[in-house]
Amino acid sequence: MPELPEVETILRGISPAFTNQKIVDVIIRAQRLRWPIPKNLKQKLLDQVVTNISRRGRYLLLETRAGTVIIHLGMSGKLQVLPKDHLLTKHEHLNIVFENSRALCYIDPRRFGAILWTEGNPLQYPLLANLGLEPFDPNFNGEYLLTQARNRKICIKQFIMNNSVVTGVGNIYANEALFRSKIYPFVPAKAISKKQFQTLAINIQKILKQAIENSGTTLRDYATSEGKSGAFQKLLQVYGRNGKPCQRCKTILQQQRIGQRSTVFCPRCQTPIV
DNA sequence: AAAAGGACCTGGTGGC
DNA sequence: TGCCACCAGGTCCTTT
Repeated sequence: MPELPEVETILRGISPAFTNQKIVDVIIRAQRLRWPIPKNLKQKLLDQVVTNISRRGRYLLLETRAGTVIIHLGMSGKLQVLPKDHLLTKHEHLNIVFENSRALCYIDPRRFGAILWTEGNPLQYPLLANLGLEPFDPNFNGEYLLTQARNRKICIKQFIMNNSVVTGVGNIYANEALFRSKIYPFVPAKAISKKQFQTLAINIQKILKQAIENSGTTLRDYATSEGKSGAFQKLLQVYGRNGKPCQRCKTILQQQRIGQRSTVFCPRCQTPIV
């Protein structure tokens, strides 16, 4: 479900609703997620004030004086801001209820997401410690990608989807960024030129920025914290457009699988010749 | 160290 | 209508 723009949109929705608010209840509905929700989460969070909410890669971090709640939305996870007495929806696994009578509600049908707790530096938590650069980090550029790609024979699409290289680029935006950069998705990362990497880095930033401005891409599950759809699906140029004409050259777009993920590209614009 | 593939889940869709 | 195969915004873990 959520790539960086979707998580960022959710962050911008929940941050004003809950920052500096005190937690008055925590309801765990005994669902196993990717890992179990810590049983003592309520005990840890009760009466704590959320001092800051931030994002690292696709993880959201709710900080308190006692520790930090780490949230990942997996493929189908949603976070909604709802009145504390809202009607319970299916697959609602966790509610964090605040003094302002609103609740942060975690809903996740597939349960690939995670709710974790750490009392140390969350950025050093094992799942976060090895993340690569944020795409909007000033050091994220063509040169960085070129260095990272040295001797890597993995194809370029999987390379930019690797969170230890750059965080937050998932299947949709990888497809889109490669199309806009005119790069054939199957090229080995080490075969990409410096100039191509510079173009790619810029396009990754552009597309993520544009997607954030449009509140993300809604295909199925994804909704903002207010329950609204994103709008970026209207601006997708290749993802979900297999068999349709390329918007640049009218050639029919093709779909193949790379690492079990659908990959759509224009066989004419995205030439295999490097 | 890097790459490939399976595993974790539910729900929607399209074919027969 | 029912059953089945396959697909979906992710990523960890095991094996090669």
